[in-house]
Amino acid sequence: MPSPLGDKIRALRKNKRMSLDQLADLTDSSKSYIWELENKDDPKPSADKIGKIAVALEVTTEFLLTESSVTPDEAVLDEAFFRKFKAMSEPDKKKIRRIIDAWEDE
Amino acid sequence: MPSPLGDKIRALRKNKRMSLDQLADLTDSSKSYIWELENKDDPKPSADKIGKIAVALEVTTEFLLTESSVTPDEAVLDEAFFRKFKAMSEPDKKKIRRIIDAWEDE
DNA sequence: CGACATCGTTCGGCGTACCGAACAATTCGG
DNA sequence: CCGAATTGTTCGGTACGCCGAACGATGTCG
Repeated sequence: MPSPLGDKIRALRKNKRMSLDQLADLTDSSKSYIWELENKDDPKPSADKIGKIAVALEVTTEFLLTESSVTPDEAVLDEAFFRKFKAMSEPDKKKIRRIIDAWEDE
Repeated sequence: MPSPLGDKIRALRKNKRMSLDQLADLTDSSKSYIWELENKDDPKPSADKIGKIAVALEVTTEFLLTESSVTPDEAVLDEAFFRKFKAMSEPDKKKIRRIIDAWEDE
């Protein structure tokens, strides 16, 4: 019944040995709501709350929200690719972006 | 009366020559709601909506929520591109990597 | 064991995020 | 210029994010 988001919040919170109350205080929330985020079926918090929770738990909002279903090996390759890409000139990057966009119409 | 978030969404949307309807479709929203985000006083969208809007407009959620300029800088575009790349299938990624590698022998 | 503190859980209700459908404005081919 | 798309705006209603306060569990110290 809990969601991936809920699992991450609970894991990070317990890892920091925080109570629901403490995390609630840090995030301008109620502890009942933090509990809901951790245990309810498919929580859809506001961007505002997620931002504050990410700060309190010292992670990025991306990490909290994305499924992270990529295998580690693949993630390493992705990072390597990203480094190369960032090193390119802006006009070249623009061309690459166009290629990727065209890709999506199989 | 509009908010910084609203200004960014409108600027990015028009830059891509999208209508409210088109952006709404891409983000599982209604056009009336997109209009509210762009024009209302202090919109507080869900993390879900902001995430989808960021993908559709090819920027990061960080940029939408925190940054002050309405035009994303190169780093933001890079991150958005990287997110798209990561979502692709591994065979497709392999092809893209080849393209990038070939690029480097000007 | 009992009393007190601290943590987690439940629940009723208020406010608002978000919607659909109708209306107003703008664009554009004939 | 006229209609018909296409875009943007307004508005009433509904679902649910988020809350406070009460309740149950668990632990700790005498």
